[in-house]
Amino acid sequence: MGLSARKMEILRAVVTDYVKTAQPVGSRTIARRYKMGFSPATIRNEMADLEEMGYLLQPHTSAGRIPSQKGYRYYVDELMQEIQLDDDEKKSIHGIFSYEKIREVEDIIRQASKLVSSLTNYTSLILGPRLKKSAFKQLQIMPIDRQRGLLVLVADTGVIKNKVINLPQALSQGELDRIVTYLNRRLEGLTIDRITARLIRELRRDLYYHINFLEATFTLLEESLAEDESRVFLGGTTNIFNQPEFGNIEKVKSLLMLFEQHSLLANLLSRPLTGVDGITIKIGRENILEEVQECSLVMTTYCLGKEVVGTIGILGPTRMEYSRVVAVLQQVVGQFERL
Amino acid sequence: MGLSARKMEILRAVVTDYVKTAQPVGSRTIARRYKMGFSPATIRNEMADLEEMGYLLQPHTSAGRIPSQKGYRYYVDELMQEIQLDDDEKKSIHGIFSYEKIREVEDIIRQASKLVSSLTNYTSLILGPRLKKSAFKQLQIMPIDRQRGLLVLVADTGVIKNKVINLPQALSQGELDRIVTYLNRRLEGLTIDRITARLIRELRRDLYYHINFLEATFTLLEESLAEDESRVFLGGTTNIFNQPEFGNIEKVKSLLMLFEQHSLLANLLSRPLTGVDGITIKIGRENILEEVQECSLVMTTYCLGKEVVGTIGILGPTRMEYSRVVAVLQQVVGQFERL
DNA sequence: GGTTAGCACTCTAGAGCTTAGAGTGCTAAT
DNA sequence: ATTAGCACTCTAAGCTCTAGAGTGCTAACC
Repeated sequence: MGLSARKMEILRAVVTDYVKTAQPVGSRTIARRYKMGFSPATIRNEMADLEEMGYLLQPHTSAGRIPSQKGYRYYVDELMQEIQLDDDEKKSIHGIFSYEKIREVEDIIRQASKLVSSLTNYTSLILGPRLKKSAFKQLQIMPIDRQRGLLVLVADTGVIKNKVINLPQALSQGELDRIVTYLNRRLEGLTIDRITARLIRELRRDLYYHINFLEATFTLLEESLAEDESRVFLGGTTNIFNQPEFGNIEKVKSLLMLFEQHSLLANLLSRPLTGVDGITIKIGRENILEEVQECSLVMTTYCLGKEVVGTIGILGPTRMEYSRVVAVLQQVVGQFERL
Repeated sequence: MGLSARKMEILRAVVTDYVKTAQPVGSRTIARRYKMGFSPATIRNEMADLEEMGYLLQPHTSAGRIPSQKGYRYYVDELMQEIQLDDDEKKSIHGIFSYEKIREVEDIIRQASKLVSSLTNYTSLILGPRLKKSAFKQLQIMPIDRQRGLLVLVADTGVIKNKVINLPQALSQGELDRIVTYLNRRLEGLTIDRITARLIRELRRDLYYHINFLEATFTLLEESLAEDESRVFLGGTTNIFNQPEFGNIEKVKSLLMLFEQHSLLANLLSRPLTGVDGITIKIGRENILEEVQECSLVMTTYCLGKEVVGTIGILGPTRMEYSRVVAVLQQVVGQFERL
């Protein structure tokens, strides 16, 4: 779309100013504040053109302009300038990945979601880390008391998952050990999402004596994997309150209620991702969920080892500081890769 | 406080009606809706008395009356009638305690918090289950890989807590086993909050060779116990949106932000409890936290085994269905006791 | 003496009106 | 092509007005 250089500059100015002030931007403001060497009248003409082309909107006749969804899209694709985070911000991100503190991947993610939301003032959504995508490393069952054991699953990505399961009364420690050894041998190196079908088949053949116990265990494992799929970490859910466009209580309500439906959020985040630098930006109605059609979602995948195990996203109003959000995401994802 | 029977009836009617409608109640409404055999004029006189005595308030001259904090207090202490939950509701509560589903206490609590909030339409806050109050049963360390192990702590109340810890490279499996065995022997039967000081002393003496590793482990344990203290499960946090008194976005905001500060909530719930049937009701400004001074908190402790391990509370507007909330709480706590 | 009908009075919520101010689009001059 | 000037438009905010709900008081009633 061949926008003239001047139109591009004006569009950029409108977006920049509107993002900052949340007020419709008038020709006067642009002329004064962005010193582009033209009179307001000239800018008015250009803005009228931009409106006709669909990049700008006028809330009402005598108001200034605001970017349309198409306008934001153009801005994000063509006009946005890369920005650098300042050193403190970078440091705070690096801090949560520092070696001494690392125990569990989940802890990092929990912290990352907090940090990202506080750095951006939007809401962070992190999906994963998903076991399914990683390879099986080992499985252990630790007896807790007569009826229960703790099933621990370790993936090669370092993700650890554990769950209490019921053990059959009759099972001796020796038998348990044999089963565990057997399972470990059989499952080694498989990606977790392959295990389901395969395990059951093999179990039937080789371990039919303990089959009830194992199937129960397995059902549990499946459940816990399914849960795993929609595991979403949220940060800064109350940040929307700071956005003037969410002064309306109904809007806030619908968003906050959405935040409780993790399966919907997981779905939102698990859409296939394609985009420059691996970053996907969904603006307004580009999102399918009605609740976020006045929002934008900036997201990207993150890796543990070489495997993509999840998505990290930032949700804010369409009037969002896209460049800053992108910078934060890149910084965080970069750190994940270094793990 | 000698309120005449008639005044009591009228006060009860005002509370009942106001709880239902959220509108100030007029003399006319009471006469008509609660058929008490007096004319509005009589009721007006009584209401004027009740206002003077501090049980009722008038938002403005030509409005009806609403209960004052003192009015609610009197209602709760003297006028409230016990109600029965219907069978479906009882069943749904019993359901989450049914034997087959039980794996971990935490799961039950998570479910309970959801259920309680959906049954009452208020927000549920559950503190615990706290390890500290229960006795140590066993401890195990399961190696995960060369550097890490999973520390599992089991309490006699059935609460299980686990955490990934770093293991020193030099530690052999045999040594680890010996240490674990030793620890188990020494700690058996102690309540968990006694372990801290004692363990360190004894370790110093007997295990000085591995002391670094153990102290690290122990620090971790302490951290995780501290965390444990302010472990709060929330349910139905968006239910406030349904309350007309929270139409104001600022109020909603401050409450929701409070909900993110678990240590404050823990503090709110861990106040000493005394009250009829073990149920404590804090009305409006009886709560210390400013954010909940337009709210009431109904709470009670729950037990696992014989030990009190936590608190379960329901937070709603002062204009709350107290009798229903009390009934739900009693039902839930009763089930905990049966565990 | 307690109860009640009647009535003047009070107060709020909401509707309708008015106006200042911001910003536009058009025209004509540069 | 750009710009100054100006009439025009529209909103947000303040204002007034009014209907309606509910009161408190007085005087009559049982």
